[in-house]
Amino acid sequence: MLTNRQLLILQVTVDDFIETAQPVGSRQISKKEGVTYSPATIRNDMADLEDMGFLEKTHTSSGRVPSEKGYRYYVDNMLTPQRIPNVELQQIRSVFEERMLETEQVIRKSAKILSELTNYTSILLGLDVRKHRIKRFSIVPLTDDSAVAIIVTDSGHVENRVFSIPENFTSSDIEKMVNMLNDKLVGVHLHELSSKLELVTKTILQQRIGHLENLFGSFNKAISIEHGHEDKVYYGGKMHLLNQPEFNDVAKARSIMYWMDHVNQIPGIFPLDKMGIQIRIGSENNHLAMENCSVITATYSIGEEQTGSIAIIGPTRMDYKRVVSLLDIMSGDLSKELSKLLHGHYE
Amino acid sequence: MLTNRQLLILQVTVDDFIETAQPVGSRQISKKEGVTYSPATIRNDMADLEDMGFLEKTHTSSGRVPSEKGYRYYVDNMLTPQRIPNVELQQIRSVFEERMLETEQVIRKSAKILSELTNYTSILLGLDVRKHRIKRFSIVPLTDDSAVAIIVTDSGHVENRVFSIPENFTSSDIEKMVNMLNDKLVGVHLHELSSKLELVTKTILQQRIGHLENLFGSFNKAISIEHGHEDKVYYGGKMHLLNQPEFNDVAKARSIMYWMDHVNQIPGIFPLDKMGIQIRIGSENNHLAMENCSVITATYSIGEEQTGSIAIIGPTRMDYKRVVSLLDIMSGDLSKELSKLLHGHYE
DNA sequence: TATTAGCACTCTCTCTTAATGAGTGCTAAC
DNA sequence: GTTAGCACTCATTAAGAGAGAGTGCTAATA
Repeated sequence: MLTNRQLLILQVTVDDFIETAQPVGSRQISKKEGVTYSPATIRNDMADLEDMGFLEKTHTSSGRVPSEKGYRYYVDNMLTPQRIPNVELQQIRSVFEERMLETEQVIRKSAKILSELTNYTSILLGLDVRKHRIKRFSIVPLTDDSAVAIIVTDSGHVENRVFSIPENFTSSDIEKMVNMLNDKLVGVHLHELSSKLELVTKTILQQRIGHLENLFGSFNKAISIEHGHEDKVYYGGKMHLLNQPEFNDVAKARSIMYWMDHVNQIPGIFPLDKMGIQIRIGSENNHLAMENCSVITATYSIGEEQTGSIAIIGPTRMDYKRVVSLLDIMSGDLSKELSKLLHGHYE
Repeated sequence: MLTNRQLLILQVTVDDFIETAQPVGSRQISKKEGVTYSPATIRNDMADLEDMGFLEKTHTSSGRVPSEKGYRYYVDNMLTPQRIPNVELQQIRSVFEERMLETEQVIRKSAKILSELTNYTSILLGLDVRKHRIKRFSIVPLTDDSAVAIIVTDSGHVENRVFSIPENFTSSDIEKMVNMLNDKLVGVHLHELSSKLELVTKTILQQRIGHLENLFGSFNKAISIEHGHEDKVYYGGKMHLLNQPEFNDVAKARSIMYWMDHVNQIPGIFPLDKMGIQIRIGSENNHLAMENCSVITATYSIGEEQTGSIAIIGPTRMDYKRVVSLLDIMSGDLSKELSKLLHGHYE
């Protein structure tokens, strides 16, 4: 168990290191406001904190630096939410002020402002399109043997794919198909589309219109290709990370950039199932490149099904207080605004 | 005028520096295959080449490094096209082998393979959507006061925008509008859409259906927003540049990354008007961040109007021979493949 | 008993110095 | 015209010295 003084010293050490990026010495702490102990006393406590694994030394006679365990303790127990100045609240609200009509725009702009306010890198995961419901099908022929299929969802999102038309199909066949699609499949989730489509195809076989089978097959092939289906990822301030002193090494910078570019392919980065704010410190990210990084994620949601995710990536030495507060505000606002956008009212 | 020996020495110097990234000394050159002169002789010629501005020294007693003028001369006069090994040709061709139906896919994959083959960064500028012709309009209502407008072009590209529906318009009004749009505006170029639309709106006023004016206005506002209209840019191997020894400095790396992210907003980077291969060396790029970079661009085209652009960004010390050959092959193949895709046949 | 002052010790950082070696420029010989 | 020889320059590396920041331990103090 930590004494009060040890708690104070741990907190001051972490705060100071977050601010200066330099190892913190006992003398430096003793001069802080609110600290009344002499350097020697502080040294004793710091040695204890080191024994307990909360602090580390970079070398024998250096000041202390928080360990991962130290950050973890700090984050779990000492994170008093920070008041965000009005000017900045204003900035966030301004994202939603001008009336934008498309979710993509809103998300993109949110990513930008978040990275600007934090000076770290922001990653926003768009709403999972697969959970949107189909509103309308439409097919536009392009050449003799190809056409573009268009699927509009209830969120206003538009998916489109070119597919090839087998020989001997006329435009009236295609019209028939579109009608059937709109008849049978409006309202289903995008991710169910492929399986439901097969059901429909089976029904076709049982009816007179069995010759449409090929057409449906080609269509199904086109929409099953995953290429556009993966979740959309929006970045803000990718370069901000390079400003941090811990990434002055090009090799490190490169591996982090690489990690970021593939973040949506790594499972478990965005915990969409857990609501609220999650903090992952250093090695908790389970990736070598992220050793010196922390990731803070928050979720936003519309209704009960649709959830998206916001993340901020910074050095482990990042300003947790501030980032958590900002993410909290942002995710709330985003939920509200998108609900309004998609359902025409606040939920 | 340069003597033959000077030409030889310049060429060997540039080639060697491209390969090793180290200043080239006279002794090193004398040991090269095809060089029969002693280091002293070579030193004399190198001094002359330096006087003429083709070579530079990094310090008094260092070997020589090509100057921008040296690279320029090399590129203009000594660039014998390199034979690309069959294995690599095969790799390029493989992009087009599996039958892909969408231009975006083809371009994306081309960018990837190009960066892999060169180990530099590739940038592909997609076809200018604004030159595509409109094939079909369609409007899908979302909520009471919003709808998504969809425009399909002859290339299979789909543009979509959400727009708000003023009060008191019924779905039959919208149907009327769609019919009129399809009636009057199919076949026009996307970039003419806005101006032609105004003409149509004027005609409306002169007819009974004047009450549709507001609806057209709202629609026009939505499609005039430029946000999706800017040319699409596809990157390949963004991180490759960081592997080059000249960018070991994080500050340099950052400014180049920044430049790349904004490259489509800088006019004149992609000379779409000039066909063929263009090489811009160092300061010829007119940007401080690109001092140490060269950009090689090639154009590809479909028919006579539609042109896109391919670029490779590398250090000034890049392997010009190889890159030029690769770009030449790639741009040709891309033109062929996309023509087939969009017009159903080779041009 | 908890806190603090004092002091020796450790380790990094920076600056200096010296040695090494790659490469040049010049001059004289071939 | 070409080359060998040699003095000279400058980057790079290693080693050493001094300064400074910070620690750990012990003994004194409240």
